[in-house]
Amino acid sequence: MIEKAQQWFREKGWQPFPFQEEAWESYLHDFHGLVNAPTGSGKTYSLAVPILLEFLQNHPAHHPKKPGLQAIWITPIRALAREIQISVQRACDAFDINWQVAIRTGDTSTAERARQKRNTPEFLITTPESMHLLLAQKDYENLFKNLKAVIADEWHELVGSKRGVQVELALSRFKTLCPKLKIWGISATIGNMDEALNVLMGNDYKADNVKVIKADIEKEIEIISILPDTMEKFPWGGHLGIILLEKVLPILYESKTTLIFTNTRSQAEIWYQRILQAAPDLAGVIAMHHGSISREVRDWVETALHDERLKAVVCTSSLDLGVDFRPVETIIQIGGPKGVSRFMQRAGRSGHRPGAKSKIYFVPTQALELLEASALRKAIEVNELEERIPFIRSFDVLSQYLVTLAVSGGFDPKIIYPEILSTFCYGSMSEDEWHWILNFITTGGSTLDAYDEFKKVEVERGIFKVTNRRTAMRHRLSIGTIVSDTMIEVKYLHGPRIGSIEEWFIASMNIGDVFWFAGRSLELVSIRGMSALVRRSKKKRGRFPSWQGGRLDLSSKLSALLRLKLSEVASGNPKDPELQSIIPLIEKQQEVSLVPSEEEFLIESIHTREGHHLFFYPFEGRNVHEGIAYLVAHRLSQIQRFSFSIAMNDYGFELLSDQEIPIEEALGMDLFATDDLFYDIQASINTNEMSRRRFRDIASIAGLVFQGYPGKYVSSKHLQSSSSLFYDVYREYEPNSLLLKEAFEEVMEFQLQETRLRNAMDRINNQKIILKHPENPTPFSFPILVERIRDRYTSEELKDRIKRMTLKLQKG
DNA sequence: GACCTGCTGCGGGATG
Repeated sequence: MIEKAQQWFREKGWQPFPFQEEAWESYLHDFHGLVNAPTGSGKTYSLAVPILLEFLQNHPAHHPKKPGLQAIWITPIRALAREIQISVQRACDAFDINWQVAIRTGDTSTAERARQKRNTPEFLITTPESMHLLLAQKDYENLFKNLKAVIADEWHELVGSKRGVQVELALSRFKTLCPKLKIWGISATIGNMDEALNVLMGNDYKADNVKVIKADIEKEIEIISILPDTMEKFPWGGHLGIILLEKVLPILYESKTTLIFTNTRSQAEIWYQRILQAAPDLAGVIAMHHGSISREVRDWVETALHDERLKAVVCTSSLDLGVDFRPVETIIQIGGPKGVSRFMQRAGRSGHRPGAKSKIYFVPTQALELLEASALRKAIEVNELEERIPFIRSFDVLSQYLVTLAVSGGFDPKIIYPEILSTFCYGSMSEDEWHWILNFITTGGSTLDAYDEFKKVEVERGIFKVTNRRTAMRHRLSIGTIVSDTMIEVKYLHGPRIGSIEEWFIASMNIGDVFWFAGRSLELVSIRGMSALVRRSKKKRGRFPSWQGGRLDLSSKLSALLRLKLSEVASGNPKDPELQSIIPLIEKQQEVSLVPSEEEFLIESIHTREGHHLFFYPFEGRNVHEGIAYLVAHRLSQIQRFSFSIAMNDYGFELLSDQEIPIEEALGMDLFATDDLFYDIQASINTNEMSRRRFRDIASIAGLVFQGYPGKYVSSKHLQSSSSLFYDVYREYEPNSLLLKEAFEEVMEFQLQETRLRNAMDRINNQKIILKHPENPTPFSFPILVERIRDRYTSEELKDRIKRMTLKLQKG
């Protein structure tokens, strides 16, 4: 059988990689598993081919006319489906198998859906969401009963998200429906490969029945940092990096095509604009691509890139994955990518062929980012990649899934319960919790049982099902785990959509105002419902929109290496060019304060017009810093009542108060102790507010809050207030609600990262704490000083504060 | 003296 595949490869002038052959063998010998291969290595064939071979093996003489759905290929991104379809179709033709290879995603037409229903495809490429929609169809058991294989492509992308949980749940169902099912994943390298396998297989797999197949395709990555000529003019703070524009332009000219990655959408807008200003001759051959630019415009950019019509594209993570861009020659990363995997993924977009070298230019936006460059170099050298932490006990996804099954015609809890327990996500679920969920979907739970709206599922002779058609339709509409903010669509007055910007940004503008978006100068003409109508403007000055997206957190792998690199510079003669260039800055820091060695922890106390500042430098990423900052503020306020304003970046944090802070005294009392850590976190950090924010998504996923019909306007304020209302109601009447607990656990695990926070505190405890009193802001403290996002912590009674403020006023 | 901020991904279907 395998000879057949080998022969096909030979005919095409290809050589099968060893990992492909290993995957074919393993698959045909009834293994499940994970193929660890980089994109562009022909990974699709590693699993599509054995699926076809097995079919041939079982039907050697003649192919049955309608074998039914044989294989599902899950992709996290719709745009990848087409490419996969082409590859699989090609393999089908080669083996003379007359299969229908179909795509079923959100943008599959109604006609095509109907066609697939009449005439079941044998091979289906779909997304986790669309797969669940299939599970919501009547008689879905029939559709899946002949299923032989499920492939979870780009599994590393899904494993750390609730979309991964959706895959786990669907697989648990398939395992019962089709006992001979084979489950395979395809994944890029991540730090917790074994766990990723575990999540995919579920708790009931047999270890001698699974395989991890590694493609031994070494990817060589060359990192070239763009260094400022002199450190003197290079900013200590900031994030834009425009100062190095002059050095970026020649790279664009020299290379046939370049992708310029930025960390935020507004940064992409600004860079695009500035490049055009500096090099007007690039007009027409440079484009922009980010998540808020309309699909149509992005499609155009992708095609143009593919056809080599563009010289450069300024983009965000929106081009991390996606269609193969073979022609891309050069990659530029502006600003610290904050994670090793992300950086490698981006670097890998160039030299996108097996064996080809990837080349990436790193453009620092502020001095300390040069450390990050050197840390990245090291990380790649020793192959230190981040882990993707799988979600566990996501009861919102579970309740959505159960309603999905109830919509399809009903489920029997006796059958479904053990299936759920077999998943990695819900392995630890207790029977009580299971009953809570069942109760939640049938009555709305003890809190909401007065409202019919939440009695979604009815029980008829032990079968849980949805009979109300409206409920069923609303549910189908809200399947999925991605919750987004309300966006206002930007549209030409008489023309196409350009993209979307956030409600609050539009609200801050007046009719006639000009803003830059998608690389164009636009004038706001009117606002109608969910659309902002615009026309092109000749004005060169305008605001740049910003979006309040997620923040990239400095990964723990990278932060550890960052600390290492810092001590390397501190200790004398570093090798890396980045570290050498940063020496003047480090010397300055040493001169006015201190560069801590690995055994030391630096605290700077500075007095300015603004007040009394304390700066701490754990180098642990901003989220962990936020946690430590509140803890420290809380512990300081045990000595005396305080109000602090808190700021942080990825390297350190600041406590600012208008009172003198008795830091020496505080250091004597174990400021960084980890005993009672959990208790202190509760006491100091407003985990309640954080949970409330998390709960918004959870309420949506669990179906408490309806996001609205497509195209119909539901303001984000409305969404927020209704989820907030639920949050309060639960807190008051049902504090043991699993959804509430879930919100809290997500805060601890993903935001404050309790373990990482604890480790950081332990580390600091073992270091020698050195307190310095510099006259002025130092190279380390300056960037934090200018951070604009500040939080407040106060332990003062309001009346004390007012008293002190009035005293001050009187004095002044 | 230094400061323009925060990623990505998905998404009815039965009946006229």
